Amino acid sequence: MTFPLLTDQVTQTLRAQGGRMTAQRRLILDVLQASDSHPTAEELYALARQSDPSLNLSTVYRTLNWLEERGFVSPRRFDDNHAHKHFDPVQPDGGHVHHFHCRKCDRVIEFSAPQVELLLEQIRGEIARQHGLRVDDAALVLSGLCMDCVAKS
Amino acid sequence: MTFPLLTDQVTQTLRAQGGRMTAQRRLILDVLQASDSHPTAEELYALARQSDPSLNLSTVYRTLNWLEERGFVSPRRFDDNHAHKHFDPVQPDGGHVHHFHCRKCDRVIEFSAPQVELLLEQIRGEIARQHGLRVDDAALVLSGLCMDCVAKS
DNA sequence: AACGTTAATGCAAACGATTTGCAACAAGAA
DNA sequence: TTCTTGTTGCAAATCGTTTGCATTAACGTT
Repeated sequence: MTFPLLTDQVTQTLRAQGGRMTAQRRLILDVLQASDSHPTAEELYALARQSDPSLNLSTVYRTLNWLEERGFVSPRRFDDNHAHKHFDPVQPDGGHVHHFHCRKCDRVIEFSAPQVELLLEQIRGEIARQHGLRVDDAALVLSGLCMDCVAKS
Repeated sequence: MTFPLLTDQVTQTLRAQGGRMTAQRRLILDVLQASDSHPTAEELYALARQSDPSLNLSTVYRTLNWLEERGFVSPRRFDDNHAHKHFDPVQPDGGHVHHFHCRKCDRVIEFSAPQVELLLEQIRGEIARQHGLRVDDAALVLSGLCMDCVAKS
């Protein structure tokens, strides 16, 4: 399966900057869009390898970095074991997923909060004006004790 | 200089759990409280070493982990080079510092937003009720392009 | 104030995610 | 098809953080 939209956008940007669309990049983009929830580089690598076993992990990293620099994916750092970086293709509709991290057992729980979106709209403009910068993504990370660890304490 | 408040709280918790208050922990706590903005483990280590050159880096890590598990410090992950973990002593007044991360040059800009505090109050309760967990800290991370990178693009 | 238990430290080695140098390869313009 | 040069694969290097272990020292007990 191919996802023309993002791939086309990326190809366009690539061309505009003298870059090249390769089979590897196309594959990584496809896998990224097919996966439903913020995979890590290793996870993408494993998935992509099913289609192209010769793909190399460093290519995945390089591609993700390139995409991140251009705002095509947004990285999320959870504090799960060894703090891998997770990647989401950026949603055109601007929906965000937020997280709760248990400081005791490192469990990560996702949640969405419509109110957050509203607030982000407000803040985005204000911060942008104040510092003259451009905000295109936001992530809220809560931390504390998860239900199990609350029970144990 | 010594900061009795946090140190006393920690000592108390320590005792309650069969732990021991050591010179190293006292030193790390002091340095942590003296530093104004979310130092990394390495930074704390460098500062603390001025008072006790025999202090070991792994002791700093172990102490910070201990403090984090008990909610005495809150960690923040910026996406600066190699994603060090930064630590803040937890504010009793619950004030939070938030961050903007430039996806291009990795610069980190701090900001505070009173509206965020309000929102957090709302969300905290809701999330806590929904998932039966306890939220005691929150961090908002925005990302996009900083003023310089906006200018260059 | 000395004693004993065991938590905490220092040290060095291990870990694991991510990055990088470099030679071989291939995308796409000419 | 050729040529240029951006990209890949490979392997080694980085670097923040963790861990095993022998030694040290905190602090409740004697």
